[in-house]
Parts: sequence; structure tokens; C-alpha cells
Amino acid sequence: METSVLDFKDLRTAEIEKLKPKERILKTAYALFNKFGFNVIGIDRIIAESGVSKRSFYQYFPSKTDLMAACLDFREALRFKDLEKRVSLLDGNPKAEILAIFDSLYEWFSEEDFNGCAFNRGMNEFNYTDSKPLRDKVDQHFIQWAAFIKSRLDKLTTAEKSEILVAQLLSLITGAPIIAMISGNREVALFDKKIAEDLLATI
Amino acid sequence: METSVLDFKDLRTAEIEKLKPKERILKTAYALFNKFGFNVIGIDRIIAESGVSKRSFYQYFPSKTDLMAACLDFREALRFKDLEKRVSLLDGNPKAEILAIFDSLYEWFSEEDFNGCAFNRGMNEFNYTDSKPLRDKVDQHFIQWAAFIKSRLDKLTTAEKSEILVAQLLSLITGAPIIAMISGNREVALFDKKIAEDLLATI
DNA sequence: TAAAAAGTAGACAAATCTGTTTACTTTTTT
DNA sequence: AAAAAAGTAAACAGATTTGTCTACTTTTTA
Repeated sequence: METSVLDFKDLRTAEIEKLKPKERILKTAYALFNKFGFNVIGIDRIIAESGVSKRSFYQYFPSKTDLMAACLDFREALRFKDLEKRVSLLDGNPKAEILAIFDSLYEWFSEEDFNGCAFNRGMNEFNYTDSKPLRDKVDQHFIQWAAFIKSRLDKLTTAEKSEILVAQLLSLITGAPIIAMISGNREVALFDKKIAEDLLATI
Repeated sequence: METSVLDFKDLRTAEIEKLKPKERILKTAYALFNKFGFNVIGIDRIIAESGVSKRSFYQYFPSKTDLMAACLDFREALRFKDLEKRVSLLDGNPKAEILAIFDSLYEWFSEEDFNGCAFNRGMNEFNYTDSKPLRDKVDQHFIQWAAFIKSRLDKLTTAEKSEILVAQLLSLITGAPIIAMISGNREVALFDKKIAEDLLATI
């Protein structure tokens, strides 16, 4: 445990330390949740690593749940901002816009602190009985993904075919991070992009 | 929380109640971990639901970690037993044996208590610093999957092509349970089987 | 410069979690 | 039938967790 704490501290020092308290807490918490999990990381650890007092922490985030929700929002915004940036560089071709997802995944898998998807993590750590609001947020993320893809497919094919393609593409998109993490091979994103190309070539 | 506890109790009464203590603990724990998560379910809950005393519990499982490991072993054995049964009904065709995976998934998604993959859950709940033995077991499960597929592909194509296909098929196999759970549509297994058929048709 | 806001440090309460132990009862085996 | 094994019930220790609160210090603002 010692070495990884130090690893993490190095990471933190580099860019997080100079931020304002609220953002410093958020990014420290995000990094810790990402590396160790939402449930096993306690408030005290986040406070210690982000270098704020407990009182300040609770002033910015009234509960741990609020903080976890903020981390999910932070992650979702990053993902879709990156995606929209890529889309804006294209010429409005729906197929290319869908394929851009896999380029975004490839870049994500290449990040040094890549450790799987926060929403997949949340799907497993939050349940509908103990943590309904967080779980709803997780579901909403997948609905966002489906909507991004479906809005493009609807320009190209029927609703029936579109529904199947959405499920197939989402399987690839959610499976890829897991296999990238287990295998340590970020190329998985490109292998799966090839499948997506073939799928889209049929319509 | 009340209603789902009752849901679960109904499930337990049906088949678990008449088992011997050790198996009753194991299956009760498996069901609870599956529904709510490994970390949020405490020993006391498992003891209460399985109807044994704390002393008996610790006689059979010296620690919660031992119990979680036993649950993972239990799950892995079920999965690969089902797979081997399907393989034994085929004529030794490697492609058909790989495709049988998706039929196994389809049946799994159809189970009433289906709630995602225990190993995907474990990948997110266990980390290498706090829970190394459990995390290793999770990794081993994916290695098993890869070995099952690779041993079949090696009869059909080169090592290079095989490596890519393994990653692609594993993406589908790990992504499918997540999308099946989120969408509530077990057909995802069959949609992804179609992709696998197309992939295998190219070699 | 003086008041207000925001911060630190850390004790503390209350709940919860894993695991141990004691005292007693039931079941199984010989 | 008696001894041994296995079980129940529940108190308890010790650690940990979230969140509150007090006393004091620094920073910002008017």
C-alpha cells in the first residue's frame, strides 16, 4: 500500500496541488476512486491526500455521496467533451462520428492512470437499494452513449436495425476498456473499431 | 431496501434452505454479493440470511476473504462446466465451440437473478493493494477465457491474427453482460454472436 | 485597518464491520 | 447410552467510517 500511495502523491503534486480547494478535492477523490474504488476509499484518505481540513471538505461536499456524484459528472463531461471535439472536426458523416468513439477510447486507454471505466465501476459498486441516486447516474451515462449512437444511426437505417446496432456497438464500447485493462493492450480500441467499421459498412 | 430483502428471502427459501451449512452459506453469500456487491454486504447480513450462527460461519470460512474467494471459484466452475457441456455436444468444430460461448451467455442473461458478471464486479471492487489475492483470482478468470478461445483459434489461423481475434471476442463477451443488464435485453448475446460469426468467417 | 469569510487541526459521537470468545444445546457417532 | 462433534445465541474487542463541532489562524474584502 505504501508505494502506491507515493505513486499517487507524485501524480497529485504535479498538477493538482495548485488548484483551489474544491477542485483539488474533486480531482484527488477522482484519482483515488479511479485507482482503488469508490467504497474502499474513505473521506479521511481523500482529506489527507488533498491537503484540506475536514471542515473545508464538508463545506464543499456535504456528504461522500455528493462527492461521488460530482466525480461521475466530472468524468462524463470529460468523455463527451472529447467526443464532441472529435465530431466537430468531421464533416457531419454519421458513420465517421460513430467511429470517432473508438479513437477517443484509444486515447483514453493510453493515459498513464487509465484504470477502467468509472461508470462500469459504479455499476458494480452502487446498487439500487443502498445508492439509488448514484446508480441512476450510472444508468444515465449509458443512456447518453446509446443516444449519441442512435441519433447517428437513425439517419442511415430503420429503427429495428438501429436498435440491434446500438446494442452491438455498446457491447464493444463497454467491453473494450475491460479487455484493455486486463490485457494491458490499448490496441483493443482499434481492433474493435475495425469491427464497428464492418458493422457500419452493411448499412 | 425492505422489498428486495424479501425478494431475496423468497429465493433463498426455495432451494437454499435445505442445504448443509457450508453450502447454504456459500450460496446465500453468492446471491447477496451478486445482488448488492462484495464490499457493501457484511458478514452479519450473510449470517442472518443463511440462518447459521457466527461461530459456525467462521468454522467454515475463516475470513470474509475466504468466502469471497469461494464464491468466485463457485461461479467460475459453473460457467466453464456449462461451456464444456455445450462443447461436448458438438463435433469438435473450433468455430462452433467458440460460438457456443454466446449461447451460454444468452442462457445466463435469461436467469431471473442475473445481475452482471461477478468477475467484472470483482475487477472493480478489489484492487491490487488491499485485495491482491482476490484480484489475482479475477485476472485468472479472464486468462481462462482467453485460453479457451485461443486454443480453438490456434487450429485455424496464425498467432498474430489469433491474438487480435481473442481481444475482439473478449470485448464482446465482457461487454455483453453489461449491456444486457443496462438495457434489460438478453438478445444482446445473440446480436454479438452474429458479430462473432462474421469474425470467424474471415479465417 | 477592521470585520467577515474561509481555512486548519483535531477531538468526538454514533454507527458499522470483522473476528473472538463464552456458555449452552443439539446432533451424530461409537 | 455416553462421548464427541457440531451447532446456537450473543456479548465483546478493536478497528474503521461518516459526519459534527470546538477552538484557533489566515486570508479576503469593504
